Amino acid sequence: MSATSVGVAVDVVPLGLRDWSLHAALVPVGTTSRFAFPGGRVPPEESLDGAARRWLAHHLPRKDAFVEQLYAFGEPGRDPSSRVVSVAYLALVPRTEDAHGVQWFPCDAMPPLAYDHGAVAEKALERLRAKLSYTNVAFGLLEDPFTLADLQRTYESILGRELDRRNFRKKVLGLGLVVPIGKRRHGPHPPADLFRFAERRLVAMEIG
Amino acid sequence: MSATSVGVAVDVVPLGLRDWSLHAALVPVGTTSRFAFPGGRVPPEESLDGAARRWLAHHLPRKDAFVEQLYAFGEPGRDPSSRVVSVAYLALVPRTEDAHGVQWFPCDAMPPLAYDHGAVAEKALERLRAKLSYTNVAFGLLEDPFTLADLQRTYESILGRELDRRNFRKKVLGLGLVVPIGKRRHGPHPPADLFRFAERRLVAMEIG
DNA sequence: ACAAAAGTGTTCAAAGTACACCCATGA
DNA sequence: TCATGGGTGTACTTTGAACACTTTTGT
Repeated sequence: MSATSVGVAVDVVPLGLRDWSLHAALVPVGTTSRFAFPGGRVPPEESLDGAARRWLAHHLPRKDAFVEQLYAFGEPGRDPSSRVVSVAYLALVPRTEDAHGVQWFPCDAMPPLAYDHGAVAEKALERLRAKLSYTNVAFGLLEDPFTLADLQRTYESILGRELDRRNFRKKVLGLGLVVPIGKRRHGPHPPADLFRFAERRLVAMEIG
Repeated sequence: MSATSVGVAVDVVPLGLRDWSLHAALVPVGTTSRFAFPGGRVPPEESLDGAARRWLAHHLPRKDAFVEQLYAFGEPGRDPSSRVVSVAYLALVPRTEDAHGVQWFPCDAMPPLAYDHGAVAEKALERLRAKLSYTNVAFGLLEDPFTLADLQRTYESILGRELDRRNFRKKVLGLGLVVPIGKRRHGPHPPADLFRFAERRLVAMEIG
């Protein structure tokens, strides 16, 4: 990149649940002990969304991830020859599975991050928390089928507060966020009704 | 720009009220009869926000505009040598005043737009409508002091529906969105209390 | 039998919505 | 005096929040 131009990159923040705690996928940066989100330059023939999906797929080969643009970052650095604007993306992956050297870290205990990826992570969490409250975006974190307790734990974990079980059930059923599949899960004690999301596309709905 | 790189630009969508109807500022594009939002390349030494404010100030020299990043646009064009990613910004200007060749058009009757500025305009309106409902962002559209009728007309115009005068008053006073300045405006008939915004920085608050 | 989790309704408080009258002013 | 628009309060409805017991199952 010459000193008179600005490059474009994408960075993807892959988030997922592990043991009902939100984790982020990171890759080690060079020889340092720092980590960064997957991403890289956008070639001229590729769309931003395409580049984000490509980088996500490279590290976490899932076809069904929810991907959404977050924000364009990139203050001018000290060295003008390396000026890059990075378009950050949020990606939700239903199960936290590894591939190609990514490591999952709890979002409340992330390792030192390279570049401005601290701010990127902030933005991603903020966006996820907000969307959880007024959309059905939780479908990106949970595979069908699931119990209402699973869904509630998902919400509680990300919102950081406990929810009333009965009010939660009334809310998500009343809104039509989830629908019963007519089966039950048998586990350690009493069987629980199984559900799936009514829609697996982003839909706005006022949830608590 | 060479065929192997992607350039970065900003585009600013300046919105303001004229006769209680939302208008957008546009500049003519070259020799065509199309219009575009103000904007241009981002030099390596300038931040995105800085470039957005610079372009805004160039056309509409206000110091107090509300400016916020919207979205990064830029599908690969037909010609790879001209690939540019444009970071769009929303700008709110309290009074729709002209400068340097911009023209104001009603948002519901815009002229043909160049590039992907139709999508950019969509995004800006969507964002403004959303923020109007859960922040005090209206301060960007209205100068102090104003009457509650002024504020209500602002909301009604942008949300596209009528609001009840008494409920509106209860809401905005109860939330502390505005505070009375203790003066009244004398006009065609009975005098109206004047108000100012309690805060002129973005604050979240659940408004209807 | 007991521990652990799932299912289920009601009550109360708060917020939102609908609605009508009087008054001050300028013409 | 009249037309216009601004100011004010109440009743009703809807929504949200709090809360306890019974049932099922595996150990």
